[in-house]
Amino acid sequence: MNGKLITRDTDYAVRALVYIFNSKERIVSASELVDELKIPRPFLRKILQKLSKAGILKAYKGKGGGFQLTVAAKKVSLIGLIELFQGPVKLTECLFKKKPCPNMKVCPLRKKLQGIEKIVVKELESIKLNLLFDSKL
Amino acid sequence: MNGKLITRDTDYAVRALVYIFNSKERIVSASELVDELKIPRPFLRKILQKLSKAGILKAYKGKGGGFQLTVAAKKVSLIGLIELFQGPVKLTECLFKKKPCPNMKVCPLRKKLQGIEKIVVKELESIKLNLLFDSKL
DNA sequence: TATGAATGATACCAACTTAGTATCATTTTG
DNA sequence: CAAAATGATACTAAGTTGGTATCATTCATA
Ligand code: FES
Ligand code: FES
Repeated sequence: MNGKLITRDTDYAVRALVYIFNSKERIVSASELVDELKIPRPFLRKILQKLSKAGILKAYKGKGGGFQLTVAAKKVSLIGLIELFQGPVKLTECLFKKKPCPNMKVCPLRKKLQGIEKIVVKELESIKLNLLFDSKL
Repeated sequence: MNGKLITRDTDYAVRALVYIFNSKERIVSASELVDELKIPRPFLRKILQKLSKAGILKAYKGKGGGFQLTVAAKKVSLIGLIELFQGPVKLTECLFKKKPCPNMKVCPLRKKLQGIEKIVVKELESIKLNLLFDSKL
């Protein structure tokens, strides 16, 4: 199977955030993150931009610029990042892709799987970033 | 997100098994299944072959041939099918793909996600096929 | 025993997603 | 103005999924 819960984007994002957190109030540049975390530069930059657009990082342009955590960052849970990079969590999707499925309501398989999905979402919600900040990656 | 728990293979397989179950002791041919379930023929055949190799269906070759459920079939759980078609369930995979990750043991993110994985697996194990056989798809 | 209806085995192909690149514009410090 | 940083965006490569195509084998039955 391969129904990964988190993709590379999200994983890199977590690492970057943890690193930035550990740098306290310092402004951390993409270059520094590339060096430290060995993440391919252009890919990381894309990720940082997304985090900054989402209000999780504050970006400073120009020489000496970089990123800092916003206050919001500490409240973000893993599911927030997942949704940001991978879209809304849906582990289960009806077979009949386009047309609305007639069995949607009663389909027992779907019902079961949706139950599982709910559990997963709740768990992901409970993983706040500051849980991860403590122990380093 | 798109970390689907079950792919098309598996879903089709469930449908086919339910249909065959409802046909009681009759031998059901691939053609009949194609007509009834509107699944693309060659794809369905591949799926049926897999089910038969796995001992979930018994195949009868030649004119008048087709498939029947084996006794084993009723004991199969959803996770059995998932593993058959999609391989072992692993919702979480370490970032450092190839090389064994040094943080494997302590990485808090991984630990959390593996916890979720365990829950999911347990749930999938609990979905036995005969649960689905009752209400039709 | 020949025929046709069925499955077995396998190799191939197309669309989609994920991971990653490449380029150029804009802002800021010195 | 020059250098160092981010912003925006378009492109490419590799892998996975969903699906085809072909040919071989088996079996019932006329
Ligand atoms: S088949 Fe559409 S919901 Fe079950
Ligand atoms: S990074 Fe390898 S397990 Fe967390």
